Amino acid sequence: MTIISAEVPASGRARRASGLRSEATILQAAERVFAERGFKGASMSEIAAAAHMPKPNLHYYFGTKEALYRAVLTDILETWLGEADAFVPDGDPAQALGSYVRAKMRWSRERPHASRVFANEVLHGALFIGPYLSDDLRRRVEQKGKVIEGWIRGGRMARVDPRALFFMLWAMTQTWADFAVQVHAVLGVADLSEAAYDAITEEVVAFALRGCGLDADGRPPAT
Amino acid sequence: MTIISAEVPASGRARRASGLRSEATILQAAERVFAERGFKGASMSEIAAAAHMPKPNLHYYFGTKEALYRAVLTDILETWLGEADAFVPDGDPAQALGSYVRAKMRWSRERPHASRVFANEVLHGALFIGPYLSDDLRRRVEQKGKVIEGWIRGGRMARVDPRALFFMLWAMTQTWADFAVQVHAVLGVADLSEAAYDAITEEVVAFALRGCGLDADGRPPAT
DNA sequence: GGCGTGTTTGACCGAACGGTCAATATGTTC
DNA sequence: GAACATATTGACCGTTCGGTCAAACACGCC
Repeated sequence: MTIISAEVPASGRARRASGLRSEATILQAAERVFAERGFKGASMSEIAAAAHMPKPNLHYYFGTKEALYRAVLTDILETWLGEADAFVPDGDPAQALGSYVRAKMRWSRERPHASRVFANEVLHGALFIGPYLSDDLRRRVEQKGKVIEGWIRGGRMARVDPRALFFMLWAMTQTWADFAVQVHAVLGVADLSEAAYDAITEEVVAFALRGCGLDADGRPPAT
Repeated sequence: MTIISAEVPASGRARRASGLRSEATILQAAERVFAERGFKGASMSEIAAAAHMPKPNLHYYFGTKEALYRAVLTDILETWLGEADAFVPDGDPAQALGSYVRAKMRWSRERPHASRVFANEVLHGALFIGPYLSDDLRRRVEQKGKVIEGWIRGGRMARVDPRALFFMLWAMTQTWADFAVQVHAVLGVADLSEAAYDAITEEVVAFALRGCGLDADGRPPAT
């Protein structure tokens, strides 16, 4: 994650416990507000209010609004990659793809704000994380894509373009966080219970596995 | 679409040709700028510049920024619904789902700005189109969902929750417009050629059909 | 060719926002 | 407990932005 430069203030400073706590509080509040309003739509005052502290504190810890936004993005990308590594090449395809999809679904459930900030950033041109996308993420996709191509050559799953597959999996899993409002509106509910979300997760897993030409039990395709 | 109230100026006015032209130009420019910057991020000055006219013109035709935004959304929703009706219940499931997915993919290709404005709106809480989502869209999904349930009961496709299916199909098709920057970055290209996009379209169609337990030729599932 | 309505334009206003500063409070270290 | 660095705060500043206004322009009809 070295691509995203911006970091917390001077690293060599003797931080105090309250300072670290304040910083974490600000980051959390900022993630929520950026998710709800977008970068431009979010105001430093609103973030400050959400963090229960006066505005200059934010500038004290992060300097500028842009730096704060970068810090939020860095934080998000780190966990995003963590989940991304749920994709383990050993075992059969159904196993690997299934747990990958489940990990992504869990991430959408547990960090919906993070997902929305990320979506908003990409939607508006990825001005800040562009380099990361075309370097780090690209390498990872290429790498995992090779594994999938191996499975396809071995007749262990249907012929699917690996890159296209990843885009579809990301879309199918992140939509539950990013477009939650639409989901709730169409389903006519105010929120999704844990049980309902788990059921949806299994729907997505089953759909994705079938899409790859695999049953839930991981039987290879007829083709 | 009566839910979205805002409309062009006084209806009873004797419009002139140049006026209608200006209005259309503004709408088009606004769609692009709103897509790139979001609602808050877009400034009336930038839209005016994009439309090659001074700022007061926008207020003359649409009153406020919010009204202009509503007009853009209304325009988008109309075409979105048009494509949505590509889902025809006659014929076999593979035929219906296939052309639905193709229509959605075509929409993402031809009106990427519209897709992004829509995505941004939902992402940030659907403050303007919320009522539309829970009324009009909800009814449509329920309706088409019944058709799908019929197919499932008839053993003509795999058991998939119809609502979940629609969310996944929307996600899988709109991601190519909304996250185009990510797609380009990961693929390492500046743009997708028509041919490349057509190939992706077929990947998505095949994946979706298999996900529903259908081959490309529409053979019903073994289950 | 003049008159009225639709249209275009530059100059201007108040509010909101990002950011700064100087002053104060709080810990930590010796 | 004195001295110093960290942390917190209220008041303030310049800029940007949405919106307005009054004046000018252009088209169509008699």
